[in-house]
Amino acid sequence: MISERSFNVLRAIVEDYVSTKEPVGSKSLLERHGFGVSSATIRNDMALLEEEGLIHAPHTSAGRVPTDSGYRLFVDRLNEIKQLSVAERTAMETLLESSADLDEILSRSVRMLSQLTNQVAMVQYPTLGKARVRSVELVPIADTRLMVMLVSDNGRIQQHVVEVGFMIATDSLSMLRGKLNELLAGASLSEVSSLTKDFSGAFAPELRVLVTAIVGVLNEQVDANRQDKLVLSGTANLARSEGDFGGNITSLLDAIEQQVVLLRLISEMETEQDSVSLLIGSENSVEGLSRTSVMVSGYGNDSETIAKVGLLGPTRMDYSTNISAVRAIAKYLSKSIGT
Amino acid sequence: MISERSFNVLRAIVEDYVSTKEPVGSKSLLERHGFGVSSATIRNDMALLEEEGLIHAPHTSAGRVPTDSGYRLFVDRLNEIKQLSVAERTAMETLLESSADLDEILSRSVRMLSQLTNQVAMVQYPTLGKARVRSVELVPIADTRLMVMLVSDNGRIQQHVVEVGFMIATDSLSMLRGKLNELLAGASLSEVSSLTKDFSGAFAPELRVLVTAIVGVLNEQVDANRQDKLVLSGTANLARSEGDFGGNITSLLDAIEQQVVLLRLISEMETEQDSVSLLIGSENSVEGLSRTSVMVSGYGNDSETIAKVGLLGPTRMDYSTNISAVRAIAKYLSKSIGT
DNA sequence: TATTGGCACTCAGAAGCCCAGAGTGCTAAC
DNA sequence: GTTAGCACTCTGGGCTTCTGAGTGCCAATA
Repeated sequence: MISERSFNVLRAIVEDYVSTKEPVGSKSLLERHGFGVSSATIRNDMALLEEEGLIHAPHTSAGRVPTDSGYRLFVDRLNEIKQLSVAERTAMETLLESSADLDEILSRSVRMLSQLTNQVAMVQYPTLGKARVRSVELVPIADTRLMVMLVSDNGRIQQHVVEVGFMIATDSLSMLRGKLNELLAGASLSEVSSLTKDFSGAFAPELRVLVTAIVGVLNEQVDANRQDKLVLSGTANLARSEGDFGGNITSLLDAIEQQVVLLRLISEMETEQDSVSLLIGSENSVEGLSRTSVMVSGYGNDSETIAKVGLLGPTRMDYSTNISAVRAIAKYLSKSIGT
Repeated sequence: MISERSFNVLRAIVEDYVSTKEPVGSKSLLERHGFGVSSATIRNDMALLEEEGLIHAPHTSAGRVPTDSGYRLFVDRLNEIKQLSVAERTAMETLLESSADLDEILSRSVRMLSQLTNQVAMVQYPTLGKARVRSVELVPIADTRLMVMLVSDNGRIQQHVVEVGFMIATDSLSMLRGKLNELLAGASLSEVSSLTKDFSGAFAPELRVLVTAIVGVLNEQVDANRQDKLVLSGTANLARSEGDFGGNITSLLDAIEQQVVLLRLISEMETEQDSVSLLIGSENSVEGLSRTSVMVSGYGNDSETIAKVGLLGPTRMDYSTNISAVRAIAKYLSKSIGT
C-alpha cells in the first residue's frame, strides 16, 4: 500500500525514536538520513503514515512517534537482523563450551540474554512431555535425610530432599533403589503415578513409611513438571527504562511477579524454533503490559519444541538487536539441551 | 548528650520522612505526634539536632530530613523491633514446614525476604568451611553423561554433569563409586585435592580418562565453594524506589550486577547470629551505594555462622520492619540448615 | 502526478514573574 | 527551659509570555 520511501521514513522514525527517545520531526529526519527529497515531501509521507495509523503525533506541532502498528510493520519488514558483535559471539561460545547440567545452562543463558539486551529475559523450563524415566536415585544426605532424584531420558534431573525422621539403613536403601528402577525405568512420566500406586504394599511394615515418602516425592516431581517454571533475569533493567512505561510501573511489576500471567502469555504465543514471535504493546491483552513488548522463541531438539525463551521490555526497544539475541540464545539452548 | 525529647523528635522525623517522603517541619510533626510542648520548643530541639549533624534541611524554610548519622542514631536506639504480622508469620511457617534441599530453601527465603520488605534481598550460599565429605555419587544421566555429586556433611549438595564422550559401563561405575567413597568419605574438603592427586593411576588405562574427568569435577566443586555465591531477589523493587537514589541509579545497578562488590561488602560486615548489622548510606564506601543502606545477619548452626543473609535499599527505608524481617529469615535459615 | 518552496498556524516547554504558605531563627517574656 | 510572637526566607505552584520546532496546506514547478 504505502510506497517504498514512505516505509523508509517509517523505519527512520523508529530508529531515531528508539535511540533518542524524542518524537522525531521531518527536519531532523532529513539531517540524519539523507533522503534525496525535501522536507515537505517527507511531511507528506508522514501524513500518509499517520493516516495509516503507523505513527502518531503526541500533539500538534510535535514530531512523530511510532504506534504499535508502526513497530509491527517495521519489524515485519525487518530483513537484515543485526548480527551479534564479535565480543558477544565469543561470550556465547565460552558459555556454550562448558558443559553443565540443565539448571546451570538455563540460568546462564537467561542471564546472558538479559545482559545482551538490557531487558528482562526469561526462560521456561522444559516440560518433560513424552519424556521417560531413565532412573531413580536415592542418595543419603544425612542420617535421616534422603535425596530422591528422578532422571529422565531428555537429561532433565529433578531432585528433592526428604526428611525421613528415622535412621535409614543403607542396604534397604539400595534394595529399594533397585526395585524402584526395575519398576519405573523406561516408563513414561505419566505412568509413574499409577505404577507406584500399590508399590509400598510389598514392603515390610517398618519400611512402608519410607517408601510412601519416596513415592510421594516422585509423584510430586512428575506433577511439578506439569506446571512449568519460569526463570527471570535482569528485572533490575526495568529501573533503567522506567520512563518508557509511563509511570504505572507497579502494575507491570505485579504482572512480572505473578509469573502465572507471563507463563500463560508466552504459552499462548506460537513459536517455532529458529523464529521469534513477538507481541508489541497492546497486541497482548495483559493488563499492565500495554506498553510492553514480549518476544519469545522456542527451543528443543530436532523433532519438537520443548520450551520457550524470550524477553520483555518497553515497546520502545531495539527490536533488531533483541530479536537476534533471542534467536541466538534459543539456538544455543537447542544445541545444549536437545540431546 | 541530646535529651530524651530531642531524641523522640528525631525518631518522629525519621518515621514521618520514611512514610511521607517529604521533609518534615515542626508543625506537622506536632500534629501527628502529640508532644506536650509547643512548636517553638520542637524547633529548638531541631536546631540542636541539626547542630549535631543528625538532620539536615534541604534549604532554608524547608522541613528536615534525617542524615545518615540521624538514621544511625535512630536505629541504634531502636529498642522495640516491629513484630511480623500474623499473615507474615504464617507465611514463614508454611515456608518452614516444607523440608527441602538447600537450593530451594535459599531461593524461597530470599524471595520471601524481598516480598516482606519490598527491597532487594540477598542470601549468600554457605561456604563449606570445615565441612567434610559425606559421600560421592555417580549417577548416569545419559549414555555418555554422568552426574557427579559431592555431598557434604552439612547437607550441601553440589552436582555437575560431565560429558564423558564414550559409553559408561555401569559396573565399572559402581566400582569407581565405591573406591571414591572409600577414599574421600570423612575427609575434609581441603584434603580432597591432595587425596585425589594420584587416584587415577590405580586404574586400568581405558578407565583413566573417565576417572580424571570425575576427579576434575570434584576438585572444581571444592574450589567453586571457596568463591561464594550470592542469590538476589526483588531487584525489580529498585524501579519502585527509584526516586530515592537521586537519578544515578545506573551505578547502583552496576554494583549489584557486579556481585563481587556486594560479596566483599557483606563479608566485611561483622555479623553474629540473631543480630543484624547495618551500614547506612555513606557508611559503606562502595561507589554507587552512597544512598543505599545494606543490612545483613548471619545464619548457621549453633557453633558457627556459615553465611549471611540480608537486604539493601534506599537509606529512606523502614528500618524497624526490615531488621525484624532479616532477623526472622536468618533465624529460619539457621533452623533449616544448621543441622 | 509527484515534488517543492513558501507561509500561516499551533502549541509544548522554557523562562520569567509573583505570591502564598510552610517553615525557620531569634528575642523577649514567662 | 519553654513559649508566644514576629520578621524573614525560600520553594513550589500558578500564571503569563514567547520562542522555535514542527505542522498542514497551497500554488508553482518539473
